Amino acid sequence: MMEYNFREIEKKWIKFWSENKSYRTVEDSSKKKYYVLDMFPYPSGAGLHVGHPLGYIASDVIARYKKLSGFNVLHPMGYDSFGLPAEQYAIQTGQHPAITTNRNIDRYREQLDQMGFCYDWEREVKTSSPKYYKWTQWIFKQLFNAYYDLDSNRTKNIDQLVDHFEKNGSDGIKAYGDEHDKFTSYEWKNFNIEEKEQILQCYRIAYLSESQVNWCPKLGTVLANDEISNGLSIRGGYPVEQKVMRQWSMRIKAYAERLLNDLDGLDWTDSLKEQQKNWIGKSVGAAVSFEVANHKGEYIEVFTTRPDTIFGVTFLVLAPEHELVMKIVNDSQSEAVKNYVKETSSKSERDRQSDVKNITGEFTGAFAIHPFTGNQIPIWIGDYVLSSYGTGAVMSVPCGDQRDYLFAKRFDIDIVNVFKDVDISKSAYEDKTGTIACSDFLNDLQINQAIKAAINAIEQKGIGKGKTNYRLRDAVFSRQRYWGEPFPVYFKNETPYLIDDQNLPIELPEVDKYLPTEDGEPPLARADKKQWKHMEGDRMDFNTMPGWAGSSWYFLRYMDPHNEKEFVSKEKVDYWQNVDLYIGGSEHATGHLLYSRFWTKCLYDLNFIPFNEPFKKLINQGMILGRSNFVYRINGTNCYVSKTKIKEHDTTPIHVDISIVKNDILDQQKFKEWMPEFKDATFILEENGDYICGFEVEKMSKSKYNVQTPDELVIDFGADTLRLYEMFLGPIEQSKPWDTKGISGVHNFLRKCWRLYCDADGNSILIDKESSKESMKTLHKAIKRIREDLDRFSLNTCVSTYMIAVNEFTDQKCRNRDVLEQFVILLAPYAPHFCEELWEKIGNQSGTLYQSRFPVFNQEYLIENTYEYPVSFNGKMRFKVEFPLSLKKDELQKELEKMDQTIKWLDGKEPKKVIIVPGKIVNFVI
RNA sequence: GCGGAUGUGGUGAAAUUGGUAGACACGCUAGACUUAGGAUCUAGUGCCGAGAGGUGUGCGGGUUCGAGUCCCUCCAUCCGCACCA
Repeated sequence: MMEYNFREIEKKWIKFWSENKSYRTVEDSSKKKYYVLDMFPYPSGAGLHVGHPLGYIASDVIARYKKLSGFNVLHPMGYDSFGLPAEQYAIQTGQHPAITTNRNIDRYREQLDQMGFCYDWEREVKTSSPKYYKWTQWIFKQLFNAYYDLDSNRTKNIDQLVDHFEKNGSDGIKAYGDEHDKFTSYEWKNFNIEEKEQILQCYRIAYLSESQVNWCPKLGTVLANDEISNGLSIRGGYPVEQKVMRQWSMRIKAYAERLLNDLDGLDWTDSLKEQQKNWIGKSVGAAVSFEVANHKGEYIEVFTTRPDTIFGVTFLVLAPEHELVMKIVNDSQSEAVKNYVKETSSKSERDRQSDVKNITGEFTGAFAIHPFTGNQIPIWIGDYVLSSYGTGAVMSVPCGDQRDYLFAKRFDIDIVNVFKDVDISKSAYEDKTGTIACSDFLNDLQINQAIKAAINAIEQKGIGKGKTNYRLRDAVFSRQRYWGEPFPVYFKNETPYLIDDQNLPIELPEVDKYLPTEDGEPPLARADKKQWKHMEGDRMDFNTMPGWAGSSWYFLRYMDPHNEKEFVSKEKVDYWQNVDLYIGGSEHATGHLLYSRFWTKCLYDLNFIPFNEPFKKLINQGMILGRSNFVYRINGTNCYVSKTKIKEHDTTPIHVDISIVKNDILDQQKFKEWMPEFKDATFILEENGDYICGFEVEKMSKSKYNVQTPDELVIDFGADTLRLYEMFLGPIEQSKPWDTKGISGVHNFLRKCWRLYCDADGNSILIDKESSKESMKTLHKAIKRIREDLDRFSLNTCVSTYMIAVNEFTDQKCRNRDVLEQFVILLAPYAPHFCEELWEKIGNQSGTLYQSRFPVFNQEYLIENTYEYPVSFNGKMRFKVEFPLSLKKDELQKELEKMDQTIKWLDGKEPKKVIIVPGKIVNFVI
């Protein structure tokens, strides 16, 4: 019997597509473009699991739908191939990370190929390839050579700033940057090159700065927050401390306002925009300086969003790292303060923010002078104040801020209430409505007026000014690692210089080990003159770029991946423009998505690209969770109890590999062979001899033996089934557990669909005869729903629609070519191999399916004359009755009131009201 | 802690603007068929109840003729938090 033979069919079409270069994309100005992009993967050693393709299938369905709708579709794929795991593996084995990376990429490619994606593989990019990172380095150079002009609010070439310095010195500078001493034009001209560079570093978009890192002396490396747990490195368990290091940074803060405002024009989910807004963290308030008593000329600057509560300030708190701490501490407190600072340095920022129950702090012994009352107020340090946010110091208003309130209570500091008729005996009053009291000139003002009045007074007194603050920090842009892009930079007298374009790319040098040097320099410091293909100055830059460097602009390279003269040609970027649909995980909400927006704005300002936002529409696909299986071992034995009987025993659940479990029933023989310790296992079984396993939904991971790879499913059911099934699981943006149980349902659907077209010998059974009304209705109902659902990316409901249509066609015994041929095109985005095969079988030329057009919906086939009204009493549906749709409201009511059913439910009462929505519902209110 | 998301049958879910809750599948129960299959077909399947009927979208309130959908309160789970990518 010739059933639906997916193995042969899929093999045949994958070969056909590859031989005919079916998915090659060329620029074609006669067609409208559509750019669908997946977030490219990091090729890990474990290969793809079933969670990865979820987004890829979704984007592939949309790409194919858009092709069939007449668009010229750009749908590329590549690899974000720099990363820590490959480096870690290299450290352990001594093998070059490029080797493992390429091996992993090959594996990914094999897995991707079997899924039937329509990627144009000629456009593949790999961030770790020198041909690619040459241009990452080139972009870095543009950012090094750029500054942010506050007059025009855009990125400009640094030469324009240099021009200004030559003409006017530092006078009248309108550029975003760090503070530096004033200088005249004459002085500028006499600065030597290093002095000039020091000034320019205050303005460059890519600049060197001192920033704090998690330093692990024992490992000799900097660690990411997630490599640390409780102040110890996860690898090895060594202590980690905070250390200041000279690092490359990106002046993303200059773009904060634009990054915030431009969110409005993007078709992203509100939650994603909300996350970015939060990350940017705009707050409006004032900067105020407090003089330190008995330390002439020392001021503590704080930022506050509530200047209206300035009379409620009863103490100041500095971050323990604040530069003034050791200057102002008095002798008797010195020891305690030093200890506290040391204690803090072992805590991560997250720990400091999370731990609100443990209020800690230390008095410095110093006092500040309140600028309005002249009172002396104590200066404390506390780890809830972070040096990286604002000025690293806060004015504490215990009556108006809960953290300050708790701090004051804990250390017995005065609390002054500045709110009229508000009780603060239990907690602070954080509302922004109310009236101010006990505050001299602010008395009786509403809070929002008081904020303005306070800022006014602060400015008049010359102790501060109104200010907008952003939580967003400049982004650290270097890593003390090996497996990343080298900087196109060399140093002379520790001053950075760019390397000429003609010498790019600066390739990663060979090193003997992928570890830091003995004196704590990054791995690249191990390379000598011979190992660097190009070397200048005293030394090359030993840092490498972070993971987000390559991923911040890769969507541009796909447009012109082989261009050796430019990162992308003007012509191509003008045609493809920005990404129309971007699909990827929500974990990138604030990292990758913010950084690419930032780089896009820079490149736009510098006239390299014609748009200032990279991704017009964005969908976050949810995570697919694993479904783990368990066996239950009776404690102290090697005997395992089936799930329904665990209550009778004292047991421990043990993860068991899901590959030896089918529908929660354990393969007992395979279990015994699985690991030596189970060789002599005994079982307590169900009456029918089955061993039933327990299950739990968890993240997919090797250690839980719950990883499901697409490979085995493709072998068992085929790629088309897997594609349909992953979409069928639920809404794309929701996370959901993986469960193979349901897969036979969609597989059966394809088989059932196949039987509509072919007889047992695999020959077409379609006939050219006018279709029945019912079949046309089924088809057009499906066209309407599929189009609507695809347009709103409701990809799961499409699958149900296909199933309903096939069920109805089967019931109708439909054999008509005109209906079923349309249906093949309708299904093609989801099941490409299957549909190409049927397309050919029913008499079309091989591989021409994608030259046809997506079916068009015709309302005529769906017109109905009658409607089955649900009739409700007090909102509860009681019965249904069919009426012509032409029936007017009052006629309908009259007809209904005559009916026995109505009389029964009215129960002799007169309805108070009858609601009739024609074509929808009837409701009697009794 | 801050921020975001999600809670509907035994399971995955559907219900696009407030209008028949549970479409479509999985699983399960019973039956038919027989080249004994991961096949196909038929009927049933939210819960309680023999039935009439009652009840039901995480909990508790509210708005409405009518709430899974809107508003308020609470609870639970998951994700992110700046060197994982």
